This record gives sequence, structure tokens and C-alpha cells, in this order.
Amino acid sequence: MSTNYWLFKSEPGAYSYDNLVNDGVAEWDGVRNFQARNFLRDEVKIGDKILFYHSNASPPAAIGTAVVVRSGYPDHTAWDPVSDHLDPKSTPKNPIWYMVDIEPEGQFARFVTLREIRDDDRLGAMMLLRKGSRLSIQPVTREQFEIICKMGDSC
DNA sequence: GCCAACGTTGGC
DNA sequence: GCCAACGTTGGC
Repeated sequence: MSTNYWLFKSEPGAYSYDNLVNDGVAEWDGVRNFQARNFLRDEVKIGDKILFYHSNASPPAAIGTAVVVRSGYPDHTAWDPVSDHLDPKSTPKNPIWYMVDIEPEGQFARFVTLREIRDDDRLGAMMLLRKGSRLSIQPVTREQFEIICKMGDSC
């Protein structure tokens, strides 16, 4: 199976790329959107490459890359009573939500801002640029991944 | 099944 | 802080 490419959003105030570097590996928990869940459960595979994007940041930007080290498995925070992501409808026997594990690959030498992505004609098809697109796990093409990586002086 | 109300996301 | 767009909830 070939490598797929993704964009993962995170608010740096909640979990930044620095947090990921410090942790070494992260359980990508707390995704509570069905479309994103389906990607995590069914399509995000070990070895897939991730553009790590800071949303709700100033400026919003792609910060670096990461790699998937464990494919979809049930998000146990859904039945953790002290978790912010508790969802009583999800149980160990019938999990609703899924997560993957990721590791950082490298921060970009320079961040690639949303503005720069929007201004590049080659990236016009990205889901990120669609009006009202709030999906936190988005597929990107290999070409889009590599263009942004180059814009970040890191490929 | 419809749809209004509500909560969240996320750029600006 | 504002607010548009979206997803979810719940009454009917």
C-alpha cells in the first residue's frame, strides 16, 4: 500500500508542534467529528506523512511534518471520566472514536502561512482553503505535501 | 424527517 | 472580540 498524505490541525495553545517534539510520540486523541474519525479509523496508515498545521494561531501556518507510527485504534479518552473528550456513548466494547499515534519528523526552517498557501496557484485545490472547511484531519496530495515542504525550506 | 437553536471552529 | 460557516441536538 502506498503512502498517503494528510494535514492535521492543532491549536498551538492546546497542543503545539513543540509539544509533539517534546513528547516524541503523540496519541492523536480527542477527534470528535465523524468525517475525521473515518479517516483515522480507515485510511491513516503507518508511514503516512503529515503536515502539522497550527490553527487559531497568528499567523495560522504549516509548522512541520510528522509520520504515523500506529494506525487507527479506539480513542480511550472517550470513556475516561476525567478527560475533556469524554463521550458516554462510546464504550470499550463499542468504540465510536478513533485515534492514531504520530511522531515528529522535523520542524520547517520557515513556517508556511495560510496566506502563502492561499496565494500559491498550485495549492488552490487544498481542502484547507475551502470556505468554511473546519475538518481537522484532511487528505492532501503528495504534490501538495512536497510543495509546502519546499516552501518551508525543509525538503 | 424537518429545522430552529445552540455550540464550536477558526480566520480576521 | 467578531462573526460566518458548519455540525449536532432535540422538539415536533
